[in-house]
Amino acid sequence: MQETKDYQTKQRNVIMEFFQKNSARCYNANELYAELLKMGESVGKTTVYRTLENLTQKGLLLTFPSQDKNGAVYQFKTKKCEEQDHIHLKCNICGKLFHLDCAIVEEFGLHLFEQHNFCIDREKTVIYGECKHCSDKRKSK
Amino acid sequence: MQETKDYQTKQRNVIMEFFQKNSARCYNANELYAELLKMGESVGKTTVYRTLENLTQKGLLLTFPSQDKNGAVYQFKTKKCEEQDHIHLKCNICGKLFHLDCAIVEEFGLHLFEQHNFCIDREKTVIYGECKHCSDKRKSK
DNA sequence: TATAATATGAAAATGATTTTCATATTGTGC
DNA sequence: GCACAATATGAAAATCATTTTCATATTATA
Repeated sequence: MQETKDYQTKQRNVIMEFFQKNSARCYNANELYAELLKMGESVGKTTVYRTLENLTQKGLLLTFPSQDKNGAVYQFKTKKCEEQDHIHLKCNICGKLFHLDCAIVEEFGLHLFEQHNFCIDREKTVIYGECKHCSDKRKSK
Repeated sequence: MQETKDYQTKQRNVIMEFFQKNSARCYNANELYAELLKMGESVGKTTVYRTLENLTQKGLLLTFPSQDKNGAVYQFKTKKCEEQDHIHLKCNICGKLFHLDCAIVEEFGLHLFEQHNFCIDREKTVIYGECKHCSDKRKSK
């Protein structure tokens, strides 16, 4: 899958560092492009797209296919993501990504497999909903 | 949300019937357009998009945001979907949609809410993975 | 049957993403 | 350091799903 070798370039480093420093939320290609401009780190838009793809291939970023008109969003993949039994929760409102790192994930997966013959893909699956913060905010209005 | 009233038109009926007859899998706008052409039922592409949106709004179709380059896919929403406690499983390989209609869904949702303060959105959430049929096929190769 | 509301569809516009291609940068061997 | 082969960059053009525009057609209702 990774046929050719990678060169270390300024642009890739800049983008990688950006995601490491801003690992709390996800960005789409345009947002990233704008943030880099703001930082004075001009990276061509084409390169932004290519780097996003490249870092995802390497397993350094998570890619979430577009849920709206604004295109796919990308987020830094923390060490935690390497662990076996967790799944991602994503808040519809604030867009934040949470890790459900709990025995229930294993149980749920096992149940799906044993009782329903379905083998869950934890990488691709995202559970959408509303996080506590956003639901509190909504209720207090 | 539904401000204006709907007119009954040939195009809408044709599309609705198509989905009812082909409720086993999902179609994107282009596939649907092509199928309609094949059936001799010419419907403009703009109308295809508008109808897809319209039927989704009415709760007659499920819309799955694009996971690849081929655009969003749509599928007939069966009566089953009206029930409270089920969630959708989608096979990465064959694209088929399954209903997980089992007490575990309720348990899982409750656990998420009580233990992790997260309120799951069952409409939007899709669990991706591999169905039995496809995994058997893969193994027998 | 008139007419007001809504729907249709061809063509143009939009906007995210990809491709092209000429140029620049990087890693490697000397 | 130097040359050169591999790879990366970026501006502009191309793609492609989706939306908008707008003139025309259809539908519901009175």
